[in-house]
Amino acid sequence: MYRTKTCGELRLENVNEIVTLSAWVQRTRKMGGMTFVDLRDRYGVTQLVFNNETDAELCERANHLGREFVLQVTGCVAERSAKNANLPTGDVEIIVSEMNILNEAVTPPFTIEDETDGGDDLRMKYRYLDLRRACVRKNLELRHKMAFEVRRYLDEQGFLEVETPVLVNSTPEGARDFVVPSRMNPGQFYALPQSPQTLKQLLMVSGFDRYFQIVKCFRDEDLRADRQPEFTQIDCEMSFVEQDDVLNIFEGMTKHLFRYIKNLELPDFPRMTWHDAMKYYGSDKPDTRFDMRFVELMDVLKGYGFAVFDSAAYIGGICAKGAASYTRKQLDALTDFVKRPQIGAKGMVYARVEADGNVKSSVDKFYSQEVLQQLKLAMNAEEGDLILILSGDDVNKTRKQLCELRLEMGSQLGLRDKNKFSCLWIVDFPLFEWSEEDQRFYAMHHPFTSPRLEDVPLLDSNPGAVRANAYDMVINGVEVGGGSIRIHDSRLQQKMFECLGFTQEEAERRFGFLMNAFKFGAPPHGGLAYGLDRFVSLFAGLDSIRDVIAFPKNNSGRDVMLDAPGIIDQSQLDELGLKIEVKE
RNA sequence: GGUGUGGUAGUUCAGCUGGUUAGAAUACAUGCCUGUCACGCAUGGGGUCGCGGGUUCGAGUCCCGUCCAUACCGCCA
Repeated sequence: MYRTKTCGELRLENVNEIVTLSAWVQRTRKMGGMTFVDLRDRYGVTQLVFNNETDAELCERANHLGREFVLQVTGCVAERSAKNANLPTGDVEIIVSEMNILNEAVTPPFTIEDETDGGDDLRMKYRYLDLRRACVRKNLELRHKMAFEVRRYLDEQGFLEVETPVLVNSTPEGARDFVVPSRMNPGQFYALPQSPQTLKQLLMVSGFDRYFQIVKCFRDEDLRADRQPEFTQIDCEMSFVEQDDVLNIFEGMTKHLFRYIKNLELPDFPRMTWHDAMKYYGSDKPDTRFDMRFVELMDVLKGYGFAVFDSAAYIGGICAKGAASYTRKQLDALTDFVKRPQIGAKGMVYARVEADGNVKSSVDKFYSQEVLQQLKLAMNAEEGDLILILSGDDVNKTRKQLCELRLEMGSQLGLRDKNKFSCLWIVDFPLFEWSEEDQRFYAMHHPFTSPRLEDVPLLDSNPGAVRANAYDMVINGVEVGGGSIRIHDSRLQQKMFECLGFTQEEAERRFGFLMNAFKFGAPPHGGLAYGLDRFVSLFAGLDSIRDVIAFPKNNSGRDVMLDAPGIIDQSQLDELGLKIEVKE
């Protein structure tokens, strides 16, 4: 038997037991006649002791153990004379009587410690070593627990987990597909699913009623810290439901996770319309851990001769509580922040509310104290507050810039505590989004999203104003999930495709299978999908989803450990009937 | 596709306005040390300064190109 105990479980009550452990050498400490070895597995660390006086030969062997050697040791559990309160097993140690080196190890390229000396690149190349570190392992343990609780909750609610295929068809619109050539059908390609969207809708037609799946999805787009080419969704669909039914079930699931994983009882989630989210936060995923809502200032500040504001299509401000003490240097830095090309504001106007109630602004020469007092009133600002104002000729753009500024101020003022959670639903998304580039409408969510019934007449007259039965769950400014009530009527679906500029033939070719299925008695249905990776990283308090994925890809979509993607043999290409032509 | 930041010892980094033999910490090896747990002390090995070109008497340092990494913008229904 390789082991009778793990490295995390021995305590004072085990003293005098003879145990066998098998695990890795974390570190050795030679004290001359005595040697200590920290033995590590995924359960913890246990100290081994070797004494030169008791067994000189064994102690000598222990002196030559390297980091990450795999050992099997047998010995007696003893109470330590010098205990270590930082370790759960710190009261005991093992006086080793037998040691078997199961495997030697070369020195790892970085130290296997929570505070490792390795950079990200190196850690990813040797991810299997990185995963030995407790702080990384913890993230995967959390992920397991969350996925487990999701399954438990959904099972309790009568959901059935059904697997859908990974080799499917390419879909127009949406993200780029990853494609897979078919050997048996030369010249043809499968695509990996961006989501099992249409398949889960077909399961509703089949009468499965409540479906879920924890499933890999694939999108061939450029990556970010919170975006991987393959990622995991908690994908759900329900029949005979209205929007409120879906929101209630999944608000319940989120509360369940917070209750059983974080031991937190959450209040009911507020619901905010997309329109309000854009108006007050400049984002469809507002971070509501702090307020600092936008206040529109067109009426207050326009028409006093300050050309920038007088010509603006939008003037908006935020009020940073207690930040009037910001120095000129800090304000200049903020101005530089919003002027960075990624944000692209032309400048920033600020106003401090001083201790005597007077307002001192960077544009005092244009505005009387009387007007500035109106500004203070409009912003609901008090003594000691700082008002920051942006303007521009494009309402949406300026709001987006103000959103970045708001988040930055939230961070600077310590209002974005990772241990605090603020959840809400964003509802009433627009059905369509206009693309200037292509001069056409695109589905904001996806083409199967149902318009709100009262807005259906607008489909012809004013598509941009049609609201969708679509919703997102947002936590701390992260979109963790989203979904919609779907169209279940093949004629309405046909209409939708028309609005999106599909010809009848195109719609038939791409989605004929779905519209055909709808003719056979499709139930009203809807659902949503969560991004599991984002959800876990949110719970772990991490900004990057890479840390909660066992083997993630890097910024350019490479797996640096496997060195994938790679080239394939000519024989494989021949079999597939493919010829590679490298573009200049 | 674009912008910013970075690339120097196994690793993390310092290296100023260009100037002798490129440093520190850590890791590694050896020795000393009987209660350490980030042990301590001593000694030692370890470098094509990402790559290519240019400026210069002289380049880790300046310029151009390129590759890689990373954050963001575009993109991601």
